Amino acid sequence: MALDKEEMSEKVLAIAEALLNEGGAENLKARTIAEQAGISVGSVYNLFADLDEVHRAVNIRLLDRLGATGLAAMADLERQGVTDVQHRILAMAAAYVRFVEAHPGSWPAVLAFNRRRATRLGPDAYDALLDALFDIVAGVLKAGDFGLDDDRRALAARTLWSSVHGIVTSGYVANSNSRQADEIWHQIELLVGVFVKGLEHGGAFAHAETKPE
Amino acid sequence: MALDKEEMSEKVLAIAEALLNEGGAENLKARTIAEQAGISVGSVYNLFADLDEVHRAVNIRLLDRLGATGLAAMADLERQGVTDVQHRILAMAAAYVRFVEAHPGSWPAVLAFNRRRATRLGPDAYDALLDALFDIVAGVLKAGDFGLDDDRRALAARTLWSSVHGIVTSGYVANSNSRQADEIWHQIELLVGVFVKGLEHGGAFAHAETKPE
DNA sequence: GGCACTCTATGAACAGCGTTCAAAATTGAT
DNA sequence: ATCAATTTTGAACGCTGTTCATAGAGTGCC
Repeated sequence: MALDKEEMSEKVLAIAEALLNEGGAENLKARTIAEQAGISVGSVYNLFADLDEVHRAVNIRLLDRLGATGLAAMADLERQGVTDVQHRILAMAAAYVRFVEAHPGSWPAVLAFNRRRATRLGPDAYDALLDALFDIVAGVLKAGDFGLDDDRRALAARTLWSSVHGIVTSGYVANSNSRQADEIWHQIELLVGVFVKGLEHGGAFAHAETKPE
Repeated sequence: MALDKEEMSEKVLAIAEALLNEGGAENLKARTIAEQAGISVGSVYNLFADLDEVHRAVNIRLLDRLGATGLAAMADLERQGVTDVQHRILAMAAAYVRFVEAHPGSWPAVLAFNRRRATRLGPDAYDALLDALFDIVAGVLKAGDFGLDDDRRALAARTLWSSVHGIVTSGYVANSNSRQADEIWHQIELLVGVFVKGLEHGGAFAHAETKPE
């Protein structure tokens, strides 16, 4: 009876996600998980090698869900017959913002963990999920007629997505809480606006001769 | 004799910065600091309330230096008579990239710490330093003739800087180490290119009717 | 049932962490 | 030299992640 090994792992991950969301990475404690799951500390280590693996598993679930909501948002627009690139990119960004807002504690934890991870290990499942996000954006850019080859369009997609990401994460560090959401959205509107306008006018090919050192 | 209270604080901060740079936030340990500074654990807590305050002080020093190097880079271009906006923004971004590369361990720590901090406290010295960085960018944008009012120009500066920041931090999470630097710089060139082109063509005022729910 | 064997669950124990604070050492004034 | 004030000290506390000998639960076989 009781729970399967897989089921218990799911339960642990659900608890872990809740803990992360409430208090960030420093709130993810082996003893708390064990207590809430009704098992012993040792059993947690039977299911996962260490807490990092738990954290990692939670993050992958989050990234997976983010990708799914992004795809769903794009599918919605498709169904409505919306083809305008700017409109679709803004919708994509909105999905991202909503997702981050819905995970106030665990999203920062994803980023911090991701940074630690990347400096130690090579590419893995993480990067695959991030690439999936890039691909969605690249797909949207393909619809716009910017005269970009595949490489350049992929670069533009990564650039755009990284920029949105930067705005969102920087925004959550900014001053007041009430004005945060507005500020973030204004920045995103501005970014997407100039980005699309810039691409339309060939800004993607305008090189300066400046190089980093 | 020996060291002044202030001098010892400086020494502790120098040690702390080195520790952070070597192993990130998790490498900042009271006992290690004490040992390397030739004092006892308790004395560290005599100089600083806790390790968070040490970390915070290190971060403020870093942000301060970053602002200084940014200003220096701008002054250099001024002396050379360079007024081209795109050129100057790229130089600013290059200064940022170099700075991050020079602080591989402590810069991520700045970001993670900053995020934790913002969710707990209100604005403080941190934000003042970040605003100083925004102001530099805003100053550069003022030189370009984009027909922006002060508010809109400030928004554009924050947007641009957050975007660069996002590219840099996302870039350091990406795949291979050798291609990282190139990828980051390509993204920055693309971003700045379309940004300037977009501003020139009034992209900053192009609104879509999409709003985040 | 009885037995042997495998696998899982357990939680006390260990090493390390940030932090505290009574006691010792140092300093400074008289 | 004496005493008060200040600073330094490091053992001790409570917490952490993690381990591993031990106890227990399941399974197949006779």
